Amino acid sequence: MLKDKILSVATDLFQTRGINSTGVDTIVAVAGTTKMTLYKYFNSKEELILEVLNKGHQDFQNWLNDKLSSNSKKPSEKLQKLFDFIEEWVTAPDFRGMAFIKASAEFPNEENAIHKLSSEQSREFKQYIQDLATQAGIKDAEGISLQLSMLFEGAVQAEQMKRGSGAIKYAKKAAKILIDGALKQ
Amino acid sequence: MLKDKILSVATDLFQTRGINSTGVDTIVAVAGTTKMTLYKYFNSKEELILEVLNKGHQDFQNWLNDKLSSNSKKPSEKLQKLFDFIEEWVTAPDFRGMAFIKASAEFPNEENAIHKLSSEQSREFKQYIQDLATQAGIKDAEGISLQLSMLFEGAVQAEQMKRGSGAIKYAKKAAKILIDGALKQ
DNA sequence: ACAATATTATACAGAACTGTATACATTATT
DNA sequence: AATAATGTATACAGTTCTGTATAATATTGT
Repeated sequence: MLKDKILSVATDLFQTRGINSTGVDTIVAVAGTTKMTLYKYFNSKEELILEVLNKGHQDFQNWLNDKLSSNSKKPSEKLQKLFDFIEEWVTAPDFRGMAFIKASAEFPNEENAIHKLSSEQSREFKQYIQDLATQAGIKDAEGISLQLSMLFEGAVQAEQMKRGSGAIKYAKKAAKILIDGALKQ
Repeated sequence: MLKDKILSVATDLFQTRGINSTGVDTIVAVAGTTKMTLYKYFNSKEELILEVLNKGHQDFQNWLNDKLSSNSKKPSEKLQKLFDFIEEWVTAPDFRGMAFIKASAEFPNEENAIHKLSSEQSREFKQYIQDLATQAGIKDAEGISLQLSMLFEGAVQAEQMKRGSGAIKYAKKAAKILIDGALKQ
């Protein structure tokens, strides 16, 4: 089934060259197929972009969730270890950035379907952290989740701008300070 | 002189529609001029993009610097008030995002001239914070500057994704906690 | 073996994009 | 008034882009 191949090639090309700068001709050439096949699985380039975003988000959420639940039991521990795994993810050699962050920049109009999905994924990630914080007994769970997701998106942004910036190490320290403070209140 | 008009129109269109999605035909139409004039002042679209980025960065740095130096004298005070002014800037009705953040997403290749400039501007902003931190007597000035710039870029990202998210209020609180901690060490 | 499904090959329509050529008009300066 | 600088109007070359039409070929399940 070439659909998966197309999805993974598009994911890679969008990240390394940008979405608008990547034509469907390039995608099918790299995937070793033709446009006819691509348009059999996806009605339009926009639909392909949306599926790429959806798959990327699911993969990331699943990966993170597995990591957290297999390494910690207590919710407060999960929260503490969150940025350890984010560091692992960001510093992996095949890290190419966070899809929804780049997509929202390329499609800044809030009415655009791609922007809407990006925004929704960002919200879902924040909600995931907020649930962890709530389970950990933090009063202002929304506050800490906003802070941690800003720190996360800032760290990803830093890494996208300059690979190996080392910023993530300090994001981890900041997260620890903020979480410790929130737990004490 | 239409050069300034073209620059300001391009700045606005790049932010609201994206850089790659904005053609030079649209720019000159909105600016009320013709392509001949645009290409008299800029040798290529890329050169126009680079000038838009440079002007945007200068304007922001000047604005912030004026705000800080006219409202505080002590370096530690400047650092404390940094996010107050960032909040003012981000919540202004005509805020359209941070140019270099979006540009680096649209041009992800680290060899690309636009990406390089974006990366350089991000570095300069971090350095600006680092100088404030050094003057305030903070030992790990680089650490706190990295943390604050990640927080800044994350907050801008949040506001770009969803206007009026309110995230910046919590970024401010986080900044205060991190700065207070760094000053005590 | 047969039928349904998946894939290829190729050509092309129609639009949008960057950049240029050419000729003319307006404005400012000396 | 003469000269230079600035801007307009329009057409177009050349490329790239999305999406489709058409016809042939593999692959798979029953």
